[in-house]
Parts: sequence; C-alpha cells; structure tokens
Amino acid sequence: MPELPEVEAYRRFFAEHAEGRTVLAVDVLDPALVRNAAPGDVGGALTGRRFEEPGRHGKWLVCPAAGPTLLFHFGMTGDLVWSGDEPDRHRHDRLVLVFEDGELRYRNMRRLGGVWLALDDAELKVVLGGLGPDAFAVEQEEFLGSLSRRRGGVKAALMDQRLVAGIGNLLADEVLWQARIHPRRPVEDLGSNDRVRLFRTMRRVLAGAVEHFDYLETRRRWLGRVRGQPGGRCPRCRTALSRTVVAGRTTYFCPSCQR
DNA sequence: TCAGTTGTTTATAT
DNA sequence: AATATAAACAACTG
Repeated sequence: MPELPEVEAYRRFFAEHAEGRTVLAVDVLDPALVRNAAPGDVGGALTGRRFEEPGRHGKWLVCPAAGPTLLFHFGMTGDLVWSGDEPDRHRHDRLVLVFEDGELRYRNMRRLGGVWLALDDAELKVVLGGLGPDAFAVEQEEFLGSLSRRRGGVKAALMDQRLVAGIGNLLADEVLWQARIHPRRPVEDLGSNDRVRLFRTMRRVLAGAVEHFDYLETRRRWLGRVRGQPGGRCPRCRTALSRTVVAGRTTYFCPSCQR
C-alpha cells in the first residue's frame, strides 16, 4: 500500500541493503517495467557503480549511484524484498539488483508503477519535474500558496501530485477526517483557519504514519483502522461512516464530524 | 461470475 | 486554463 509513509520505509530499507554497495549485476525479469529505457540500459548504467544515500520525493524512491540514478515507483502493489529475508525469487519480482552479499528485488504484482533510469539531472527532471513539493517537507507558506491557486474539491487537491507529492487515497481520507473537513468541500470555501489546520493535520498524520507505517492496523484513534470494515464507525463520535466516491476514489468520512 | 482494489495517465466533458 | 469524470492499465482477492 505504497503512499508516502510506505515509500519512506522502502527508502530506509534500500539504504540498509544497498547504500554503499557496488552493483554486480542487474537482472531485468520483466522488461515492460523498465519504463523509460531499454531493459539492458539499467545494467549498463549501474553495473560497477556504488549506490549513494537514497532519497524520496512523494511516492518516488530516488536512488543515485554516483552518476546514474535509479527511480522506483510502487504503484499499488510494489515492494522491496531482500534475499536474506526470503531466499527464493518470486514470480512477481520484476527487477533484481545483485550485490556481493545478496540481492534486492523489486516486486510488483499488478505491474502498475515500475523503474525509471536517469543518467543526469536533466533526465531526473523529466521524471520528477511534474511533482509538487514533498508533502512531508513542504513549508506552510508554500502549501497555503498552492491552495490559494487551487479550485475544486479539497480531496482531489490533496491527492494531486502536482500540488503536493505523496498523499494517496487512504491518507487523504485520514487527513481530512482528522482535520474535520468534508472531502468534497471546495478549497475556495476553506477559511484561513481551515487551511492552517489542514496543513498541520497533514504534517501530523504523515509524521505519525512514517513513525509507525503499520498505522492502518495499529493506530487506534485513526480512521484508517476502521475504514472499509463493515459497520465501521467514526473513532471520535461513533457515527456510522459514510462511503462514497470522491475524485474517482472510494472515500470514507464521518458525516457528523466532517461537514 | 462479479465487484472491488492503496496509483497514474489519458481522453473527454464541463 | 483548470477541474471533473471515466476508462485503461493489470492481476489479483473475496
């Protein structure tokens, strides 16, 4: 379920297993998931290179290797697996980075997402240039500025990666529930107090989710834990949650708390 | 068999 | 020009 917090966990996982290590080989098991280069280009660019500290922007994992950069997007079902934790390759493993002490596998059941290669900053910008600032790093001033230029529903705005990068369907519902804002509320109707509360709530939710990225199961007072459950009730007021479609996605909210 | 699914892109409509 | 909506992508699960 890769939104910003999960990708941050992947970033740390990548750092643990790949940072500072030299690529011995790249096995492209599913050429279609190398999205912007010929399959052989990835190994050509990375073999013999050493990965540096990985970064993250929104839902993208950015892995520089002293020159070329490998980028991962996880779609809905992407994952990273270390061979030490799981000896055998899996049929959904799409690309494998081979190191001296093991291999790191990019797994993706549904094949949404994939792997991108950038050879320099210009190519990096082609891949990431359309994204807004990272939702966990953006300053309040910039966020409010973007909101002021935005019209339409607030949930659509939060999920728009050009506005801020990293918020997906579940986190958008979580942020709006915690901020007590109705997902269909037009941005232009929000007062400045609502906007500031939205920003602070977004930061708090992201911080909590990055800290405990199993928040969907374990966070007792969060919406995520009950959304989708039959008969799910608002953790604050016990009102039965509403389920609808907003911005094309299944949306849960509390009709009592979120006016 | 059928509905549903956490992401993004594209086409079309407003 | 922006925003909204639906479909497509793809491969499962219940």
